[in-house]
Amino acid sequence: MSRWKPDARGRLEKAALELYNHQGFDATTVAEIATRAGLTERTFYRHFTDKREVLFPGDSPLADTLANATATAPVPLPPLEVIAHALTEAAPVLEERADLARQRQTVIAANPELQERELAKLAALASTLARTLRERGLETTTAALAAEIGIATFKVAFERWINDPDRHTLAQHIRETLDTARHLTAPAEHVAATDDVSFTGHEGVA
Amino acid sequence: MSRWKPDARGRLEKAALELYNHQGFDATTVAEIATRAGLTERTFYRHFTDKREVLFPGDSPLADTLANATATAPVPLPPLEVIAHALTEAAPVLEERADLARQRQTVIAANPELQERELAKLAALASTLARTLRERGLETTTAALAAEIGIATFKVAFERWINDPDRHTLAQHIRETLDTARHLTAPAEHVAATDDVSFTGHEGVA
DNA sequence: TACGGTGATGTCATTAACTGTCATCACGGC
DNA sequence: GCCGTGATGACAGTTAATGACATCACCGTA
Repeated sequence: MSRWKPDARGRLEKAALELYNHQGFDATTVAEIATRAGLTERTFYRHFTDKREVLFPGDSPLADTLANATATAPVPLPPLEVIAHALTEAAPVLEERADLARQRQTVIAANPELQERELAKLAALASTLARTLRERGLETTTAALAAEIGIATFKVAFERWINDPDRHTLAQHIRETLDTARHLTAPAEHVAATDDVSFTGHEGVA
Repeated sequence: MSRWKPDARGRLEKAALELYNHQGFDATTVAEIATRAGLTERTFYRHFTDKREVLFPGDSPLADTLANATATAPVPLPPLEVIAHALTEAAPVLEERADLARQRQTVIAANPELQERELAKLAALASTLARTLRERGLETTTAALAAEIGIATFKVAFERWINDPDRHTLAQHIRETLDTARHLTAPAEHVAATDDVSFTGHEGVA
């Protein structure tokens, strides 16, 4: 038999998620996680730089899919539509692991430190997206802005999805949020006509 | 004479910024900061929850200005224009403290933990903005997205400003970045004509 | 078959970020 | 002149994070 039980990293991730869920992030100790995974605290730190990092898979299929879809979108497409394409392709990746996603999100929502880390991850994603857009020929500022708006759209859509009592698809929420984004950034001429009607945006899950 | 030297908090902020600048964030100890400010480590933690928080003033004139300007913008205005109005009003607040801002940004740029905290602060700002927009009558998703887009615009404009060798105004960069945002959805026609030319967005400091 | 290198893990020690608790003592009101 | 209050100091304790060294199954190779 082999010297060590396999998939130490996976065991640590599992143990951490469970403990964070049961006792909260603050109340659980790295040593605890390690012990539950049959390992040592020191070994935990060989797999994750952080007590937080254990919730954020280094191998992120979401990031890969997004980057790929962005790179391969048809070229003569306005930036926001490239983003739309990428987000739409990426949605199923999360749908597959819906309950894991919800569980993670519950833990994260309960702790500011974890929220910070999540924001950092999303920012890194935006950064990657921006680079890809530049490689597609977009000017720096345009690329950065489009990427940020893409991530913003994702954030909003994701949150709607997680809290949606009707359990609509993430893809569905992304479509709708993108639509809102399209109208927000649309040239102002459209609105000049509406004088007494305040702008209320676009509503509802179709 | 009074028992304690005045403005303990201010002294701590100053000492911290100096030390973070000279030796880096990681290499400076809270005890060091406190000593340089003529205080105790324990007292540092009575003024700031964190070693990082000392760089992020609780009393943020930027946040106040943004929220105010958002609340008081003329009502029949499309969301993005409300944001434009708010950002434009807020710009001078930072211009006044340009070198402090640059100094802070240098420190933050050198440390991931500080970048995380900054993202958290911006996210909080977005959250406030969104609430204000909702109070103006915007639907939840529209408000959230508009707020995120506003903050994204600010981030991009701010970064351009900090790194601008020509030292143009922050307000100027905000105007241009907003313009880029307005054109992100550029209808396909714009691009359809250009067949071999990739979409390059909008350029340059006018 | 023996042997040496490798990689994942364990053990131990250390630093410093944070927190709880109690003591101090000028200041201001009464 | 006494008393509560608030900002600070003193001290002890927890634990996150890191560096240094030891262990030892496994694997290729002579």
